[in-house]
Amino acid sequence: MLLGMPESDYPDIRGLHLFEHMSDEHFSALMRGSYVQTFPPQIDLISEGDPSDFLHIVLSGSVELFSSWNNRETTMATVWPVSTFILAASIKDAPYLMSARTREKSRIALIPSQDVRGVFSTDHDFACAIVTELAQCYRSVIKSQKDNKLRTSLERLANYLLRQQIKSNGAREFELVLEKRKLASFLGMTPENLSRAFKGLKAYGVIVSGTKITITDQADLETFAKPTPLIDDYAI
Amino acid sequence: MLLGMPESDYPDIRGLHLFEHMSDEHFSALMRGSYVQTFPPQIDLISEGDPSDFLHIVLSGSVELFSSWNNRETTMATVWPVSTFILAASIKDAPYLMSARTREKSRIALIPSQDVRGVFSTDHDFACAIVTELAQCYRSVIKSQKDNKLRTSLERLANYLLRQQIKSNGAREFELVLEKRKLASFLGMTPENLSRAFKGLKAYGVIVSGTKITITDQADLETFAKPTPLIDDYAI
DNA sequence: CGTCCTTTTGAACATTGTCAAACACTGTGG
DNA sequence: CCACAGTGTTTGACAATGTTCAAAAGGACG
Repeated sequence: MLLGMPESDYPDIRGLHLFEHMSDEHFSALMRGSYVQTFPPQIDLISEGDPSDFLHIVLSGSVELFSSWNNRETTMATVWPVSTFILAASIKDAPYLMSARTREKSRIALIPSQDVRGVFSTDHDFACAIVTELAQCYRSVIKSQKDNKLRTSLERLANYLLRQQIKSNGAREFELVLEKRKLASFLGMTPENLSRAFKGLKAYGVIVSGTKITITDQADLETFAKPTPLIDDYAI
Repeated sequence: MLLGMPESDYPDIRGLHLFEHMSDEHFSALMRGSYVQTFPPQIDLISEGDPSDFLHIVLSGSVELFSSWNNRETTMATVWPVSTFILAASIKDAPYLMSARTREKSRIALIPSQDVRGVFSTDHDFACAIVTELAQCYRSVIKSQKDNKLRTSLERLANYLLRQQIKSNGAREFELVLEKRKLASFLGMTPENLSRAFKGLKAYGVIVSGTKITITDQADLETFAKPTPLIDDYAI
């Protein structure tokens, strides 16, 4: 563990909306107390309930956010480069509500939460950026909540596939980025149920072969899935 | 509709964390463009998808936030005085993700979103307050998400009752504040299922009579419900 | 080619949702 | 004051959905 962020990582982090408009001085101050570490796959980075010592940034690899209760576990989200996670806990100086583990070998930047709060309280641009980021996060969870409460598992899967397809530039054929067992958990079902849901979507022109998805009848799937920007758009 | 907020409403609004620390000047500027209106019960205040013209504040009465998709509807939250709602949409200048209707006769303050964004971009204290508020909102939804994904409907109801009990000063006996059909929707089940869930909690010392709940065996219910601050605490 | 892990399949089971009807509560108007 | 309509809640029977458990099939990797 080397204190002080390597300058080579600055551009990636600086490019995030969160840090884009803050002064060089404040940015450097944040970076000074930070460090970067490479973790192997399946390493627990944080545990829910722990005090939020660091704001985390995924520089490479990917991270699973999950939660547990009463011996059950559920996947809440997956974080891809370059983005932060557990911003809300860092800001509020409150315990993490989710745990995080690496999905693969990953480079993670760690910025002391105290420094984040310090700069936040003096740098107006940074505060504004945090507002935008948090508002975005909030709206994402609300959409996810609507997805879960208003749709059946088959409908959730259908819409998930359509969203993934868009991320894959709308190609007829694309790869699942999540392990199926994790995807099941993310969508709020069991792996067995997911497997059957994939079968159920065959009727709407979805072909599954390993991690490869082919949508043979776009219109048919969309008619069934009924995607809406108010649940499925990442942008707004 | 009278433009300009009546001064008699200032203290209530000023007392919110959101507006507590901002300058008098900025607060007055916000209030100048705002107005207060009293609505009858069951009036739609906003519809999801609409542009977010106003930040809303419930001064009296109460408001239901709900969402719809494909002819289904679900209750997302209930807002009590004095609090704001749809802050994230106002800030991001993005469409509402939820609809809102009065549950009863309610006094609502409306602050033009544009003014909120204007003051937000110049008043650092206000920006900080918004960050705190949004972080709080975000964490609440995450908790709700965990509640939904990690617990069965019986467990959700049990924990909901324990939370309500705390809000009622921990009394053995307290009143439900929501109509049962809305409570069912909020907890992600049908009214019929809720009715049976109440019966199911009789085994853990819960007696239901109309809207009156009596918890006869606190320890037993808690052993079953297993509440945790990471899901059930409003504070953190 | 085995071994380990994930995924799939099948069957039994549990939970939840749907529909219809009965019941309870509230407020209205005779 | 009572009958009555209207709404919300409860109950019962049933259907649909989702879970569990066990076992087979498929893939990845040494």
